[in-house]
Amino acid sequence: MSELLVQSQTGRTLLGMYRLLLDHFGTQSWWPWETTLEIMIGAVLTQNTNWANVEKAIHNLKEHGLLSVEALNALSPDELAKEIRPAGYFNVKAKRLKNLIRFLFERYEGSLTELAGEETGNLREQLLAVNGIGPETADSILLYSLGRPVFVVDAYTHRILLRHGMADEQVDYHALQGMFMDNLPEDVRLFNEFHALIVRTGKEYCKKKPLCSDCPLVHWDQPPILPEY
DNA sequence: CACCAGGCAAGTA
DNA sequence: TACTTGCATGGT
Repeated sequence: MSELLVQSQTGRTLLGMYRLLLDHFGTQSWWPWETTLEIMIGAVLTQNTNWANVEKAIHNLKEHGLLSVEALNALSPDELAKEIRPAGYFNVKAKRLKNLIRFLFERYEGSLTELAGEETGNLREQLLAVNGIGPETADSILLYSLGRPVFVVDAYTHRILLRHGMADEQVDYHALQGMFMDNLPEDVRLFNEFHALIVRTGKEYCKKKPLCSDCPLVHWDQPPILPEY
């Protein structure tokens, strides 16, 4: 792979960042779910929520045999809310999941195979039109559930680039996503692993209050740029 | 006890 | 358009 520059002035590259993270943490292999549907559900449940809580909610659905589009379609929002309680925001998320399932039936006859036949750009727009599915959830579904080469941006992505002076406070989702997608090879496995590594370092090092210490990215900047370092 | 977690939409001015 | 607020459980 060639060295792809993001900011030629400093020589920092996103692949350089990826290598530092990979060397530090090793591969994350972030496909913890078994089915396409499970990943889609997980993408909604994990909105602003710790993953451990999402696993409990998914476990409940599995235990009660509700992890199918037919079962979820038949379930009332209140019944669904009881199942996903541990994931937090359960009333809102129950509605959002029902919206997603309804979309699946209205547009694709409830078939994930039919859904998977749709072109990525069209699919992204359709997902975004579902109430409760924003850019990150849509992209998580596209990348992790449907294996499309779409880079997922999250709060950590923004925070890390902010700390390194590579983005400002106001930059929007699309612009951040473009930084990665315009400067990296279009590779599902890379996008998957890179995003997972960003979340990992965000959790362990790039927190809100305590400033990063011994962050794997300390040497990413040629000279450290911000006073935080 | 306080703070946070792999957001999003609706409400307000 | 640009902020602010509600949503809620469970771990540290």
